[in-house]
Amino acid sequence: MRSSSVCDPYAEIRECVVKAVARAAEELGLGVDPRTVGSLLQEPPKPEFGDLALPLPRVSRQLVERCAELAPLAEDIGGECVERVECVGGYMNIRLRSGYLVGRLAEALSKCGSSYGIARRDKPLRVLVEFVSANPIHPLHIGSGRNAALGDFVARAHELLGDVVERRYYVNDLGLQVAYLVYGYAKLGRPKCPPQMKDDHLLGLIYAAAYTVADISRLKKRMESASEAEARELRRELDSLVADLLRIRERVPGLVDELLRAAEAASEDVEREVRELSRALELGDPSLAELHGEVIGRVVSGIRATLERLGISFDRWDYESELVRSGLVDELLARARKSEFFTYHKGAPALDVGRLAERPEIREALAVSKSMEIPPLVLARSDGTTLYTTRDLAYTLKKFSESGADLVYNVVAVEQTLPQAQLRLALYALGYEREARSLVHYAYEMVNVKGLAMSGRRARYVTVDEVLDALVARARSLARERGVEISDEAALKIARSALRYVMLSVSPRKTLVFDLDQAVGVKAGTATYLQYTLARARSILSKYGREIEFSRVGADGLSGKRRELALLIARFPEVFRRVATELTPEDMVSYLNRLAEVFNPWYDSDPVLAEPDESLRNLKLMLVYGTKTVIENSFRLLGLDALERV
RNA sequence: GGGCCCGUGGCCCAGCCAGGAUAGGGUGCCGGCCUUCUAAGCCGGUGGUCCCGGGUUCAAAUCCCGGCGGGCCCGCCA
Repeated sequence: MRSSSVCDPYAEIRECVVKAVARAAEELGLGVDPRTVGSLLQEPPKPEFGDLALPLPRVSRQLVERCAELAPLAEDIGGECVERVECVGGYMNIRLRSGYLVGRLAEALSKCGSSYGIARRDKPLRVLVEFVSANPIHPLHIGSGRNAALGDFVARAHELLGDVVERRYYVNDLGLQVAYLVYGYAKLGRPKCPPQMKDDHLLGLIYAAAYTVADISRLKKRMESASEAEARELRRELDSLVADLLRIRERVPGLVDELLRAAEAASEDVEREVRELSRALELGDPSLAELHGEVIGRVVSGIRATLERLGISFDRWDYESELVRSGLVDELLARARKSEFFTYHKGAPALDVGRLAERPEIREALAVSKSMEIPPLVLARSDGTTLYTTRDLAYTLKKFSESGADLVYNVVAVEQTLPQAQLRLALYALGYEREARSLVHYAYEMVNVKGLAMSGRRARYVTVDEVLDALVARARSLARERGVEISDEAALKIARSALRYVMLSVSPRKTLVFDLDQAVGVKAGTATYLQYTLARARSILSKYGREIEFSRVGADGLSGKRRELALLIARFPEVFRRVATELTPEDMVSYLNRLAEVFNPWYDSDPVLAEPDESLRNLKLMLVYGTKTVIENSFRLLGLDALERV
């Protein structure tokens, strides 16, 4: 990371303070490690305690005892940056010299301008982020929304660090699920979309209907040979399936009946039919190519439209069927057979990655948790067809080789932790050590929707489109209440930012309970609150209409909210760097909420433009400019939209 | 059965990895503030056995051990 210290005022401040404390301790004959002091310096819980605090017992016992001697010395030595040092209950509380703080901040903001806080890497990396990659059988649901927001954040973080980033979507257009959809679609004679409905939504219903019809016939068959007790249980299941089917029928009248009629008329074993179809699709049966392409194309275009509403686009869309036909999967299988880890697991060809995982240093290097049990990775079925993870293995190598990536992210749900670990181990086992080390599973927990058990197979899901629609409607009505009409574009920006904000505000490892009413409400602690804060700051600056004279910023009025704000703005580069490198968007959200919570009350109580004293007015303007810049740059990182008016 | 993750006011979340001051926000509820840079705002009030029990420590929401509760994974599914 380029340490352009000018652009990181807090690092400079910290360095100056640490030096003062360390030298003072030295003069008293107490050896303290400056690095320890630096890492322990913290923000006091209350502004009265000063700007920085050092918990003394953590450094050394003697420091506690001799703090009274130490404090004046440190105050003296650090005169450039330190105004006052006090000893209170085991702490050394440090108040910074206002002039120093203001000076550092003014310098940073004037020199770094709109890139304030953004630290670029010395040597840019090539980074590939694969995300969303939802199966092309239904519209994006809310879980994919979380994936989309997080994946785009990862990509943005690297872009802002100066890396060259490629976004990819892996279209899983093979497998049983797709076959169910193709089956239903063909039986219905390639139906057109009813008005007011998107293709992906229609086909999602067809998929669910086909799957449910097959499930029902499976159940009926089982009931024929079931005991009475079992039959009762099955009957209950059947009722629930039928209820699901009826619910789907409500949304697309006629379609379900037609499907049932078609299936019955042919007196087909739907399940067997679908299996055969799946095999034919994987083999690339030319008579199915057009139908297959049409089905996948319609769903993908719907998904693409949803992503566009979210403001997300991909550099490449990779199709699984093309991967299989390119022969890469076969090549990989051949290579696996020659591996020392090749084995047979219950008769099926496999890689014994568990054996590799016995070595603790390998687990360490590949980020596989210490005691996770690793079963062998089965590569193919007895009939020779490949399994998903095998194809993913081939795809991973393709990702590395095509892009020349130094780092590849798979943004994938946490429930896939084991297959993702197997993937890295398998790469290593096959001799791709660098790739194995450079493959990152960026995991996230699932999204639950309040009061709904989700299931794609039953078309029980909340879609990203619905959520966006609801948010757009809400944004409109709130604006109308205030007597303002907002443009479609503004409403969409409010909506998609609100959605992204919710997805990024909670740590990815926590299950997110999505409450539509709450996300739709635009209050404090939402994206809209931040957009509003930014609009206020921008409004002041545009009314001022001139360049801020950073060289004539006064330090006298730096107290209360103004001081808090200055410190927060000074700390931004540090926060930004941490969030962008550790990929913890929730930290940025917390920071922004705090910033807005300081800015807004200050805004209310302390007029900027009406300030008669010039140097104080410049100080206030600098704080407004700092707030604006910090929010704008955070938005670039999080993928939130700025608005001129809210 | 084994593994991974989570448990903080009615509800949601931050803090935990790198232990430190009276545990922070939001939301909800009650009351107040628009002639002054955007009231999607601001101010005040209300509300907590940091899941439980031990241990380590001058100091534990944070570290360790043992429980309890919830989620996910352990397939020739993806």
